Amino acid sequence: MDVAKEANVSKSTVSLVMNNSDSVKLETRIKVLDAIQKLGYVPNMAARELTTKVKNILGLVFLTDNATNRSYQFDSVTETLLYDTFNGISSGMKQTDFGLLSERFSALEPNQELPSLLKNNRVDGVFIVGGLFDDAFIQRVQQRKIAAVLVGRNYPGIDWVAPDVLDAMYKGTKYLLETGHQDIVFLLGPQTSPVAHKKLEGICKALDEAGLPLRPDAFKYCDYSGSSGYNSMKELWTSGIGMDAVFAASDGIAMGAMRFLYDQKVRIPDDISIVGYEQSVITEHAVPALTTIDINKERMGEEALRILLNRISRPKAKPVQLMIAPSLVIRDTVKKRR
Amino acid sequence: MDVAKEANVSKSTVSLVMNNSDSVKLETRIKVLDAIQKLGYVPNMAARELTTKVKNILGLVFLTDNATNRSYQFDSVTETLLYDTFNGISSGMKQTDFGLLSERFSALEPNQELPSLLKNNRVDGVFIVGGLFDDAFIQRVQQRKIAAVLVGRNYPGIDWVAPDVLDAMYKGTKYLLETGHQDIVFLLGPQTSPVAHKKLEGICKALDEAGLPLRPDAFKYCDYSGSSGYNSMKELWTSGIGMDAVFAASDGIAMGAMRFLYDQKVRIPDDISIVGYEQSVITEHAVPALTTIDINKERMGEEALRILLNRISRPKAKPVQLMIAPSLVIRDTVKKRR
DNA sequence: CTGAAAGCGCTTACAG
DNA sequence: CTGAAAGCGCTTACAG
Repeated sequence: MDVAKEANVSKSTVSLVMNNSDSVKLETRIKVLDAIQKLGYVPNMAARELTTKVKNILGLVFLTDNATNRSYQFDSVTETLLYDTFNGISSGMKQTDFGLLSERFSALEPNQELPSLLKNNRVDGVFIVGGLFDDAFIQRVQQRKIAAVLVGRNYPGIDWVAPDVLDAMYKGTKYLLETGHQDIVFLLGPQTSPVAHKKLEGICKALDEAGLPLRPDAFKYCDYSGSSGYNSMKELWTSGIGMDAVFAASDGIAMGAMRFLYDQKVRIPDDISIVGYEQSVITEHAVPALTTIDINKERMGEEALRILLNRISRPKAKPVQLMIAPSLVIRDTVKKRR
Repeated sequence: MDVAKEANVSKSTVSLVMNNSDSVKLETRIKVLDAIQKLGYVPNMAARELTTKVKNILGLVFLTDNATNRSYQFDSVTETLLYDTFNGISSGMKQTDFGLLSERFSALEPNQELPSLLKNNRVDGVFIVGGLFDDAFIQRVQQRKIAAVLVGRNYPGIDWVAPDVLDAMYKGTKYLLETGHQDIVFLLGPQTSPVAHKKLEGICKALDEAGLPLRPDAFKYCDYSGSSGYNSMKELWTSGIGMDAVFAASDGIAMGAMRFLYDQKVRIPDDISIVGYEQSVITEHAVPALTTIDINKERMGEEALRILLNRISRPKAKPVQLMIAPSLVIRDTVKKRR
């Protein structure tokens, strides 16, 4: 270690200085710091890790159904959730000296695999982003005994941060009701979603409060893609059900619905209002700009970071489960009808 | 090392097996493999790195002008370039056993800093994504003597992969010309962009071939945000210049222009055609769907990976510089006028 | 307050 | 074909 020589001390002392030990005389400390500066010394992470066992790296696993998504396809699910969460986590990590190692992974194939950053033990803890996993996957993760936090979906017995889906659907429905809509139709996500019933609950709560029933033909399940939104809207439209507003379970679905209505020469919001869900990059750029429910993805990312860091320092603390309140973002696709 | 004990060999032999050395008897090899399997042995990366000096980690630096962008703001530049490139690189890396460490970084502040993944020597090589850097930054990177490839912008003396901007503008202009447009206006990016003149060149080339001049009032410089596109479109429109088509230098600008025209009750594409640039997630979801120039970001990512891996194995090879051909994606915002 | 020594878990010549 | 030994560059008790 050249620094030790330069400063005329032992490498133990240099190490002590690097780790901000207060058992080093100020004078010595300065001498060492100067030498470090002068030589541009950068400690070897691998050596440090080998002795301390801490890697100072966090992992981020993107759960997808396909390892190489092209997120701009109209018939694919937009992955803005992943991207924005990633941003929230990244920016929070600026304050720390952790690095972020990321990987896309499909957890639904029936293999016994783990994401390679877990398999190879490359990280101190991991964010698992997205809802596309099954019980077996979570069990495999937990067997690794590694600090992990789920982002975007809840699950018993493990740390997670997720949007309050019930409240989100409640707020959107309520807003449409308050702006004077009577005949709302709902384009929900997949029926198999673990939160499908939460969505319905939120909708019913708002409807109830307004003394309105949930019309049995007024909702459709579909996947989160634009084309799925388009087709579901078409079915609803052709069914002849009355409607003055559409509430979609994703911005992608909402855009699909908007396109169908545009094709039918229906004017938005004059003839029909639309509310989306997520607050993705699409909403601001849509014409007219899409009113949506913001599920606060950056915030989720930041909270997830905080939770994961806590978990790493106290592995045995009991699981933290955090529901993030959504908020309504009013743009141009809802018209006051009274 | 428990595996060594389990298999009744030395740890040297285990190491040899792990590294696929062919100087191990098949019988021994199998014995060791069994032990590894049985014990679920995972080699310690830090120890390996400490002796071999290879980290098996690549870095990805996102060059931004703000460390924590919220990419869905109408008045901020969309960062889909970064995201899609990231996807291209990630998916390519599935085939390798490299990990990907990423970081946002603003290289324009006049500090003498490097991204922390470089500063801390955490990676074997690095992708530098985006054009927001100056000479000083590149010099600092090169002083580190680390394998690096620029993605999205060219620069002398270093590996890069970037879109062929001239050809992109040429193709877009030519397409508008061929579909019978006479009075195209251009919403260019920032005038300070290193490729600003390339864009003009591409436009002029197409115009020339059609025997048309570039009208001096027919183009405007603006930044890549939606609101900037909106405002520039407004200025052009108010100037009273004749136009039957708009060619925008980003999808965000194009969406801004579309919104202005929508506000003016101008119909797209019936009254005015629009072509964007980038092929971002917005284009497919826009209503009507935006015709655009695809700069093949995933492809850029894949090529960048290939180039970086080569650079790592042969550090002294001469710089590789690769221009990616753009392609036209025809959707619904251009109308044939003859 | 500081130094010498051991040890983290690998790989790599080098013997045999 | 296989094993013993050295060494990678740190940190951490432990002496002094």
